[in-house]
Amino acid sequence: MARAGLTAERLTRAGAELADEVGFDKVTVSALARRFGVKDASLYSHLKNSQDLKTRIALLALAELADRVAAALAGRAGKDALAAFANAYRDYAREHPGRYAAAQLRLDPETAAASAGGRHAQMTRAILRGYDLTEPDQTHAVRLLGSVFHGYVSLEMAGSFSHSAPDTQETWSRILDALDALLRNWPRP
Amino acid sequence: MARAGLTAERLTRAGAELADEVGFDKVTVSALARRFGVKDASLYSHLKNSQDLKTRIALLALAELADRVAAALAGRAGKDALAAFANAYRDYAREHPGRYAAAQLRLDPETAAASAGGRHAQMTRAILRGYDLTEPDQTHAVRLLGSVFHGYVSLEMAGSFSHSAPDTQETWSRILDALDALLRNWPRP
DNA sequence: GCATTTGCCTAATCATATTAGGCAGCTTAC
DNA sequence: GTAAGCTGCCTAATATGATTAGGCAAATGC
Repeated sequence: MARAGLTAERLTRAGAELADEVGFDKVTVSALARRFGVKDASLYSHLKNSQDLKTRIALLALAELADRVAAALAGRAGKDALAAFANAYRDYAREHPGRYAAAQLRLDPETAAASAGGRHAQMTRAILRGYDLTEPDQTHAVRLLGSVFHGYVSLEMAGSFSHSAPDTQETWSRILDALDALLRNWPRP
Repeated sequence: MARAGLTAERLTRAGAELADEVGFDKVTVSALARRFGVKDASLYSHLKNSQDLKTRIALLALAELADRVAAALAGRAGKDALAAFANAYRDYAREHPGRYAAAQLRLDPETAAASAGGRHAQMTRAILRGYDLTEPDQTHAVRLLGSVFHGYVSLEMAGSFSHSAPDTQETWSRILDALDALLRNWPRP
């Protein structure tokens, strides 16, 4: 029989595509094997198990997202950088809902440490360079930004905003305005 | 054989407890049947299927959470109300991680309409009565608050904040301060 | 060209989800 | 108080997915 040429890389990429098509929770070893025209058992030469597959997809998504954000951020500062970061984040989630869901997968500490998670934190901190914040306020602000972006995108994807006016694009712009104003005028205790 | 006295209600409650103990994603028809000492098939007299069970747990969680928030909000206004709402939300998630995860389940539109989701939106809006916001800014602010609370709680539960100082309680307080300041000074376009 | 490695297969086991049909226990009517 | 019937849980069966052990053929190294 001709070999299918499976590798962990190809399986991970195909898994990511599958996730975007049918949802991350429906990414299964069987479905992936089907997509490659091989038997389920064949994947176990390349993947430890189902969890391993999901973790790899999550790491792929985190890295892709970090790359996008880095590109969007290049050469920008202040509110420009804030908007670029936020839009890169939101656009990725809309274009790749399955990967975005994968990126939320809870990773064990060692895996998380080796992931692109740290880059995300660094880049968020970079945005704040355009504002006048020192520690520990900077960390509080990093966490706030992370919460808003993640929370907004999650809720928007879940349809929580879809059945009421005004439209979400308008809200998104106004939230960015509000965050910019808040960062320029961060309350001291 | 003695009957186990299954009902959809009891199964839902037990499913919610199971979710808090082992995680919402591990709530399974089999596990629930095991807990009641009955065969898997027996549950299908009370539940349509596995998805139905999950939906019922989600609706239970949404209703419980709305009740808690309503109780916390009673008699408060302004920043007091903001903090009460936020803390009720966060505390529920910490005490009932499985239920909180269930509450994020994507519901189909009819189910969502019949859920306590509307109460959550109403209560968020009620907080804003203590601030001077008119439409459409009020809606933008409702969405911002929802995003921050949901995003923060999700990230905190996922451990995203756990490996860095300062501690999350401090950040949480400062975020509430920041939101209060922002709502009192909401930027007009 | 042969030996070895390696990739995908067959076969088996186990867990979960789900449906169909059966029998016992509870309820109700007399 | 007992027969009729409904209901609730059971047995049995099927399907899908995860996973492991062991085999054969294809690519690779010499």
